[in-house]
Amino acid sequence: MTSLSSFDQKYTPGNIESKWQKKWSKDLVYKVDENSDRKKWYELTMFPYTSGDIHIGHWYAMAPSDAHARFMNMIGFNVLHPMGFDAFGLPAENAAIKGGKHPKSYTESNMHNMRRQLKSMGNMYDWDREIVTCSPEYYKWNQWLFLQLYEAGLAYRDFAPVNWCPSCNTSLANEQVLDENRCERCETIVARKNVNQWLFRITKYAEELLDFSKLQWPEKINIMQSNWIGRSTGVEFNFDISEHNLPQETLTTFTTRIDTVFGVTFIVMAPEHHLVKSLTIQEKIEEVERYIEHSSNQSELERLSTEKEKTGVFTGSYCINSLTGERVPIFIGDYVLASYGTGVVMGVPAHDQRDFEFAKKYDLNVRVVIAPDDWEGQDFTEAFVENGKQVNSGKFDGMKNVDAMEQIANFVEDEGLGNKATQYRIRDWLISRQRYWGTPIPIIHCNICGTVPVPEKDLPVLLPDDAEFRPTGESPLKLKESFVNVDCPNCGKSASRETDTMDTFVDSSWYQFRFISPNFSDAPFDKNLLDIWGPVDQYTGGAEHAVMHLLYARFFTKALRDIGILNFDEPFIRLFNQGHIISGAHKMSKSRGNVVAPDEFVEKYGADTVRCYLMFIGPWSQGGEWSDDGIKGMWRWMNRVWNITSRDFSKLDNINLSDESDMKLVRLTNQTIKSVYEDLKKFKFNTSLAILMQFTNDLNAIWEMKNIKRETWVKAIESLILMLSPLAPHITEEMWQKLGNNFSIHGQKFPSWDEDLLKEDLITLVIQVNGRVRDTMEISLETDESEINQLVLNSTKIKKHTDGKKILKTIYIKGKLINIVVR
RNA sequence: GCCCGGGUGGCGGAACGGUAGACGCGCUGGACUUAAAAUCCUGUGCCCAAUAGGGCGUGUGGGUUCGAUUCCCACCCCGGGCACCA
Repeated sequence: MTSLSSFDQKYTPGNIESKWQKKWSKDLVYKVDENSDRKKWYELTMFPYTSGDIHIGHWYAMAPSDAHARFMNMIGFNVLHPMGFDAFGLPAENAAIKGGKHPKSYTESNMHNMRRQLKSMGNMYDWDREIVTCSPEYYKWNQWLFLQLYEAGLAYRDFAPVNWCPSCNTSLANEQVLDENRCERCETIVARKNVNQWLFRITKYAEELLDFSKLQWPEKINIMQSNWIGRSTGVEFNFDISEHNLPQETLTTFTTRIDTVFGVTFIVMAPEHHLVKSLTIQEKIEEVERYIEHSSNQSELERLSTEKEKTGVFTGSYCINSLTGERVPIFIGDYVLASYGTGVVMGVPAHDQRDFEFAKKYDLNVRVVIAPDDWEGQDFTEAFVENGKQVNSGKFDGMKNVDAMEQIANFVEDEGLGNKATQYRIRDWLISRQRYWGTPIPIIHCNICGTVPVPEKDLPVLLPDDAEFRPTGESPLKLKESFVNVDCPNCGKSASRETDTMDTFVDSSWYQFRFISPNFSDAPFDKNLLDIWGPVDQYTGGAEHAVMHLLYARFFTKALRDIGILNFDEPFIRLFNQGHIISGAHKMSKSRGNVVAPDEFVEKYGADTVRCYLMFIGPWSQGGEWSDDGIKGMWRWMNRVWNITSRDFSKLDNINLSDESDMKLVRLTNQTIKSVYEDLKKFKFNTSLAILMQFTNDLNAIWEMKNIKRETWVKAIESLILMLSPLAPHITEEMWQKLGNNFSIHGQKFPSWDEDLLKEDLITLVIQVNGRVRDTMEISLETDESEINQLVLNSTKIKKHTDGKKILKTIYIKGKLINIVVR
């Protein structure tokens, strides 16, 4: 314990922070030890897109997760907490088209700046592990993994109508189309377009993706994913169309309400259904074709109008409901989607609101088959969709519809009229992008051999550097003959290369595994190391990725497991979603002019203050509002911590020692350590900091008394610094050294506490009369209840409220409170 | 419309069913200073009161309980997600 008068100087974060950052880097303080015998902890933050700037939102995502990772390290885990860049994607290419800057150099200079900014945060990243998704070393494995999926039948090509963003000039996956059919990137309204597309068969995993039992994720995300996958169980029921002499004798519908099958009065097919033409009678052809034309030409805006009328056209044909023997008219209508279920629905107007509206418009029969409790045979004014009793349903009459549901389904199966079935809303993941700045899909199209995978030895298929970027939005790869023209690896004849590139979400579906062996050149990851580190123990990031990145990464993990290249089921065991940082009650945006630039504040107050302020604003999960005034409070506290640590501790020697005060400080230190430990573990940074602030306030008061042992004081101060070190790594490193300890504080253990030293010998007993606080009293925990009763009833403050009243009962909660009920 | 969150001082926010408002911002007053800034000390939910004290208070209305910000029911408002999915 050295004398500290020598560092009684001002806190200058600028010097301190750059000094320690250099030292940490030089001494490899954050180098991950792969041979440690400590338990592993892989904590990952969603890596940033190379937009060019680390803004306050990035800080808000990364500073707290770094603090948590550091904390896990301090409590004994061997921590992997890497960082890299999501470096492919459209903005770089758009910059190329606009400004003539190549996407590669654009991205590289952005990364250069972002790396500098990230380093200024002082995070525990091991930069030797950095991964950059646009580097050939990375995307080679994207291509390799694509080929594995292709071989396993999980990647396929299809010609189908897809979401097309006219502004981005590319197709999009369903997940990437937002509310009101807007593009996830640019919010332009997407169109439908028929294109040849590559897809990943995520639907094969629909059922398994609904199983969240191995995950500790926020319920909200699980619900969002469940909704997106959209499982519904029901029956595929066949209507007889044998009278039309077509190759198939039945028309299959999907319904979740087989209990209403006796109420079918019409059938509606999607306009795109392949049987529409053959089922349309001569006289109706013109009208039907006009309708098909109309619905395909409808603008997206029209289709979106909320109260859109249900429309359709009669095909002139009928089918037979084999359960009733009835002939039922077949319509086409655009409220039926070709892509869901069988593309055909049975119309039950009495029990489905859409069918009801359709029936009213086209004057179709409404037959009640589920009766409401008080129903007396009157007509419905809207569909009745609740539960009731079966009527007009043959031998099922009188049953509760929920019971009849199962029985009719069984009956249908027994009679060979259909089968129970499960449908999912989720579609296969469309990964083709008609753009340059992404991973080339490693496929060659040969006129003779067809679709030929690029042989593994030829990977990576490199993006040509000298592509031409035209403002027309055409893919530069299409125009690049030296890229397109290639010999077929199979027959050697001239063939053409696939020019689509992959969705950048492919890159981020497995990057978490690449971090485990970022420079491994034999495979996407070193399996031995993956066995040690995988999967990610704690993932943190925004909830906006619920049905995109997070779902894709789960799919990838399961697919790679089945292919046999990894052996667990989920990529991210625990997930924490941080909230958003806002400014002036609004989301930050350049157009609003309310963007907070972290660099500015780092320069003014230092990274430690910015980190801690962000963590102090409120619960991390809820986000919070940035305040230029608020951060001043954190700056003041940081200085108070500096000052209290910088004092000359020898002033505590040879003075009037009070054992009681000393014991109080011991207790306070122990209590503080326990509380901070528990809060940090749970990401409750705001309350951790509040407790530490309270601790420094108390320490300041204690210092004034100077009646404690020097060693007790030093223990308290060192505990303070250690507890603060994951949150504010620089100032605490400086303090640690100034206190005479060895480099580095970031190799130290989190201070421990002794349960026996937590207990207060006196507690404040709250005294209530009729549930209202009237007095308090310092008592020993050992005082027995009858004695307390005496004390309480003798209190003058209490007497005021009990005199002349009858005491009905007293409730005593040990060590806390006593409540006297009077009347 | 359906499914999640969330409504607490002037503000950000704390509170295992047990003293509501910890901690911080802002503001009062004071110290230091020629002065300002910075820093330190003091007070700070609202109303009445000089103080003591009393009353009222966690979106609204009910309920359970000795006791409710916390649990239950109904409703209102805000944020997010989904929305012709048969």
